Amino acid sequence: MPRPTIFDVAKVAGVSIKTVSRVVNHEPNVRASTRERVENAVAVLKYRPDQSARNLASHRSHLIGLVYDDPAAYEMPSGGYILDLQQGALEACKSALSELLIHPCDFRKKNVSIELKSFIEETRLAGIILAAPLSNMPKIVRAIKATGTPFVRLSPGNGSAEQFSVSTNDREVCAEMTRYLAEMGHRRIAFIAGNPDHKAVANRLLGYKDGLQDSGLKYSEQLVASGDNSFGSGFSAAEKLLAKRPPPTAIFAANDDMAAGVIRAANRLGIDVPGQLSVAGFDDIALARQIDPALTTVRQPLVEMAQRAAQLLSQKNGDTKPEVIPATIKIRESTGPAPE
Amino acid sequence: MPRPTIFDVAKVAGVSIKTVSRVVNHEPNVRASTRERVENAVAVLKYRPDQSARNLASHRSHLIGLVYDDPAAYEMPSGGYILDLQQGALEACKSALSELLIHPCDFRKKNVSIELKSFIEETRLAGIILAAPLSNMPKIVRAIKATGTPFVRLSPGNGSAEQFSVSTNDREVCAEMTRYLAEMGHRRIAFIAGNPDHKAVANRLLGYKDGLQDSGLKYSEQLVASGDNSFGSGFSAAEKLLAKRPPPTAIFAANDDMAAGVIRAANRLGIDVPGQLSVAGFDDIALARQIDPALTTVRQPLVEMAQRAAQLLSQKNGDTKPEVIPATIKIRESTGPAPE
DNA sequence: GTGAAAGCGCTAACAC
DNA sequence: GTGTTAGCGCTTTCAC
Repeated sequence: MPRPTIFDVAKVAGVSIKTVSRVVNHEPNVRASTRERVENAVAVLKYRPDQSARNLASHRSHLIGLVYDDPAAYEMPSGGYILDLQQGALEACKSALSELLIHPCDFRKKNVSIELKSFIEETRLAGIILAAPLSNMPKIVRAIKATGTPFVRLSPGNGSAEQFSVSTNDREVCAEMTRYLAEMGHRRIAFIAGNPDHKAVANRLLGYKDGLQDSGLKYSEQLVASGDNSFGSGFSAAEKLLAKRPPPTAIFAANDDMAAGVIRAANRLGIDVPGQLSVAGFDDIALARQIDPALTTVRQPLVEMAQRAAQLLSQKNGDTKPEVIPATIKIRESTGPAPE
Repeated sequence: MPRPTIFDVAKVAGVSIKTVSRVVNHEPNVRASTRERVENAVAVLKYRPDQSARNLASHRSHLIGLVYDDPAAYEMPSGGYILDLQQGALEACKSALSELLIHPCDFRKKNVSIELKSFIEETRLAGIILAAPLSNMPKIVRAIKATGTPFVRLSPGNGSAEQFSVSTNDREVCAEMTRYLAEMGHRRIAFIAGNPDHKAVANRLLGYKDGLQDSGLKYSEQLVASGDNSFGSGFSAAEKLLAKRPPPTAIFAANDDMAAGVIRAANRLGIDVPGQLSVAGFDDIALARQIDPALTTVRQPLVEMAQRAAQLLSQKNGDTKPEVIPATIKIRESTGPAPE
């Protein structure tokens, strides 16, 4: 037997299909008793509206798109980040009875904007969650805006009131981590900056500088190296930093992958962590607890951020005030008092 | 201006909408010159068929569902596995002009089957890629089969000719790794078995036994511990194994997460890897190269497997012979000659 | 509050 | 090879 349609429900409930439609879509102007009759019929027939028909008639789908920088474009992608985003988005989608379409895309390609536009239009996406660093790229944001599809930017670097955004307090929490390191007696605290395309990550460098200042420490370019968020780049940056004389006694990396690279480099050089060198990261991905010593890091609330983003998408009211979900510091084994 | 429809293209090309439909869907029976005219019109108008209309008329979507065990149900999920699956599936989807819907689900929940069924029917999935261990669970497989939607099982443990499946040679490659360890002089080679719900992972234990036999080594239950595929379980299993007298000189874990746990445990006990203990894993996720020492492991071709699965879905002919994509051994730093 | 009718933009079945 | 016609199962518009 084929799946029941709205006509079957209407017949069983003794109403018109329009009334069924109203009930199913939670529209007003239906008498309570009528609503109940329809709901009964729906339950009896196990009716579930056909999404395709719905989409076609209403010119929109119940599909949410999660658009992010393609990890396959990198050598050793740290999956945790994306998995957390997916988890958060999925949780919110479940409540909203919508489904999640994932769409990694490589912003280095020339025709990303066109490709993105046709993806959005063909699938008639109901909304888009745009992850960093794509969320801070004007070209990408413009392309999405042009489609007229509602979207939320994740960690856009600088929140604008023009559209929805959800971020964490990158700068403030990095200042806090830096102060923590300073309080442990460290005076030569180095920083490994991340991917320059990624504005929110750039804010972490600013936070490091703030923390230095708060602690009465002088900022020195000598103590800042740059990476691209990858494990390998963290390793190389650490090698450079640790070759300085005197070397830093603490290294704060702008993400966990790079921090893991630092720990690897220290191991290679026979430098004890945290005895001779403290290492801190950012993100709190699974890796942070799987390396040895376990990483002191900033727990970024990615799941909550993505979940909130998906919720904003279904909100009809247009209060686009940027939202911030604070990160917290997780002290583990890779940091300790500065050596004598 | 609204998006062009099939009628607009037909008008510009001077043909009927049916012909446009034929060209767009790569159907036969269109004269080359006609096809070209239509293709031109499509290009000029930037026409892209509306998926919802297509889905409604054809009773199927161009959506592929990737269904896998929900990592959020675990403490420290190793994301790499799922990300690789997604990458492979996405690559194949791109060529097939379809989109990927991700659907993690927790098989421990009572109503998974019902939930899965309505997901499939509501979205009118064109096909499903079912990852392990869900792919070896009769309840789940039955529920999907009941919907009549084409599906491919990934690593079902034992391929059946009844439906498509793509696997790797878990057993054979594990025998190979075991022989490699034996060739390095190891005589007490321990094994950490994985999640018992996961049949393909169980095959790895069989391979270990094969390898032992091939090398003239006796199998002993004393040298087998069991874990649940997680880092923590690998750590505990290693503690138990290393407390034996005499302890094993090599530990082969059924996946990388557990192998990472072994390395952590060895570090804690002051046991040098690979000097005193060789450690091998399975999967070759990013973590394998980020821990110290870098892990000798089996590279499972997850991307290729998922890609192939997605391809099989669009194949109309019904040759459901189980396919196997072989895994390979990656020697890194965590294994070496047995100590004297 | 409720219903009738007219599409949404395609594909399917069959005619030519 | 190509076109005609009739839906697919809903939402929308507007009448009552």
